Amino acid sequence: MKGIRRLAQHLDISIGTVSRALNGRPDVNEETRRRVLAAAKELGYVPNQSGRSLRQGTTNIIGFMMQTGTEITGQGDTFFMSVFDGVQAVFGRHKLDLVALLCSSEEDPADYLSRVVARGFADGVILSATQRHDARVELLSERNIPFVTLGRTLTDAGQPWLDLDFEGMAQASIDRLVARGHRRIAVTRPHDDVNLGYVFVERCREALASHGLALEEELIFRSTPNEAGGYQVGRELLSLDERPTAIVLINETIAIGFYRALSEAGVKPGRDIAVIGRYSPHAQFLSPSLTCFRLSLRDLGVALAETLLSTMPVFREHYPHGTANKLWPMELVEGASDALHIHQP
Amino acid sequence: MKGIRRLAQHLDISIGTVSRALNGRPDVNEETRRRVLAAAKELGYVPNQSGRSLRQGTTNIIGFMMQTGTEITGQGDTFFMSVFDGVQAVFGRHKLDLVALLCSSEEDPADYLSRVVARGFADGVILSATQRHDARVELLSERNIPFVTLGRTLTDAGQPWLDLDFEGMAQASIDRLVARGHRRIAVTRPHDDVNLGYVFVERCREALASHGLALEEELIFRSTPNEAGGYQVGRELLSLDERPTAIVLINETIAIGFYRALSEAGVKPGRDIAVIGRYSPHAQFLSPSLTCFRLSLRDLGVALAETLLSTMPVFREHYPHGTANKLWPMELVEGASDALHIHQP
DNA sequence: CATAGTTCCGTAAACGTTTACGGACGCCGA
DNA sequence: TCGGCGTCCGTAAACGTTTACGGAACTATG
Repeated sequence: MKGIRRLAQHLDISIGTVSRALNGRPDVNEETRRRVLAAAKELGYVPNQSGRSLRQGTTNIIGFMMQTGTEITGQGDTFFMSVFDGVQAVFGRHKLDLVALLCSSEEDPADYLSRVVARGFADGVILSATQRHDARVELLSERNIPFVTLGRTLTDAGQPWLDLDFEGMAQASIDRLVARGHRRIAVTRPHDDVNLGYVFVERCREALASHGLALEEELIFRSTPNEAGGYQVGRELLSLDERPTAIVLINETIAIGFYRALSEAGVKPGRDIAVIGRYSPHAQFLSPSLTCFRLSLRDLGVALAETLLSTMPVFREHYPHGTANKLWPMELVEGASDALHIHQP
Repeated sequence: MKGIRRLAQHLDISIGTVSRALNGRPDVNEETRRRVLAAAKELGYVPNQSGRSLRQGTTNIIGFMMQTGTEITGQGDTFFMSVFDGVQAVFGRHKLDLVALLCSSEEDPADYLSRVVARGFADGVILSATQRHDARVELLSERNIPFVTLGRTLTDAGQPWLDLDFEGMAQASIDRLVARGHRRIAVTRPHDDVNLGYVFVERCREALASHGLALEEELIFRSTPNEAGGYQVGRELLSLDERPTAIVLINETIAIGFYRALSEAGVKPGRDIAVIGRYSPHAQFLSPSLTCFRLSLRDLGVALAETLLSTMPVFREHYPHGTANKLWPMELVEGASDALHIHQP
């Protein structure tokens, strides 16, 4: 005899009463409830999740999907840990558990999702690293699984999303650099089809155009989102016949490798080239200090959670409006890396 | 009508046959199997995980437990991503899925485990960041849940473990530094009760003793496992009346902050002080290059997975011996940071 | 033709919960 | 005394699978 039956037998009451007692139902004598709880602790009883899920059709689990594998590895970093922190702060209030769904780089992300989540594994999903066209969005929306994306995508199923304000970053960076006299400005973008790359580059292009400048193709560097990618960008940049006088780095970690490549060539950020990047715990310790854009990842996590819950009937009352479809602003942290001013001839 | 019943109704066959067809049982006509699979795809049927788990008592999910929260955040890093990669390479062969169980720093880790895993959420667990005394080990062993730990612990339930060879690192580091004439050698250790701290410091002490040297208390620096911790260590070290001539850093990311603190004071690794650390994708880009210990995290992940599976009856035949209770060797990568030689007076 | 064996499929029980329903019992007011 | 009401509890169905069991149809063998 196992599970709730064992408990009921031990107490000589029915399993219905045991269940009600454990779940805090009102129609159970307080004395019996006390006995049940005591016995549960004594016998080390914990309700079986499968049985509960099967009956209730709910798992109390929210999945945060992320991809493993070496090339994306640099992105994992502390970024997600901080976001998780915020997400959990909200989930904790509703007995929801957050787990990270780790999709191997060898498997198709949509297949993975279909396999693990459409089976009723999670009550809701948070999607990150949205691609330009993202089959995962279609899948979840077809299956009516509540979800929210961190990052926009062209695949529109009416889902709520949050995203970093890459447009704002692009605009502010370009304006700032142009104001300092830069005319030849480089940008980086991710190596893959993650949507933010398109958004960022396009806005850079527009911002430059508004100043009467063009974004030259040879100044758009593709880079894996890790240190090695940044190093590669640095090498390529240095090998150009006509170097740019400034660059905007879209990923957090690439600044490290980029700095190194410059350093090896005796090129110093802030003196020989202006560099603007993204904040990360590492960037903080770069020298010369990196001018970068930062935001509160924890707050972003909170917003993600609230937005997701606002789409779920059970929780909607707590989060009537949510925070959906919002660009998350980034704040400029002034450093020394973009101190270089170009004097017009 | 939902689920497998709907499929059966649609095909006008019994649910038993549908189930057998989907699960690749031999006792089903190939033609019917074809029809079932086609219909499943057409209707978008995916088996419900709860129903399956309830019946089979198995979930096909392995949990990798990790803690979120800011102070440990630096440790997350790319370390785990690489380990996951190896774990998944093995799990992929057995239709097992890896998920990261994210325990909020606000919840007791053992409570968390009991809540999420004892409920039958996962078939097995990988525990990381084992504390000196770790209640999670007791819990899992009481509940007979297969698990393996990455890191040793004094809490012994006969569980299999793998660990990095911190003893080897300690010994080699000390030997190397002493051979270069260093007498006053500092070490770092984690701020919390994670077991590796004790192991590492003790072995350093022994190694020093074997050379007739003592490990002075003021030269043992506690540090959070992130950049900020490293910076703090650097500041403290610099403020000592009598500075050490060498230091061994136990965590991967602290070198970054440590370098920065030194740099601010005009102290250069390899010239003014010898530094030995751990490899990380960042460390690779430090200047002067960091002498550090590295290992294949992917291989470690593979071993973790194989060891876990070897303890699970269903998979035992594939992994008869496992790789349990092994210290994972680290290889020394020579850099410039420990080039300083002390000439004896 | 009888028998045995093989191939395939349907039936129904079981997994561990939750919960709608109804009943037993005691209490109160009419 | 009776009906009504409130409190508490037991019964049993339901959730969606898997699988042991048995049987029908067919084939092979003598």
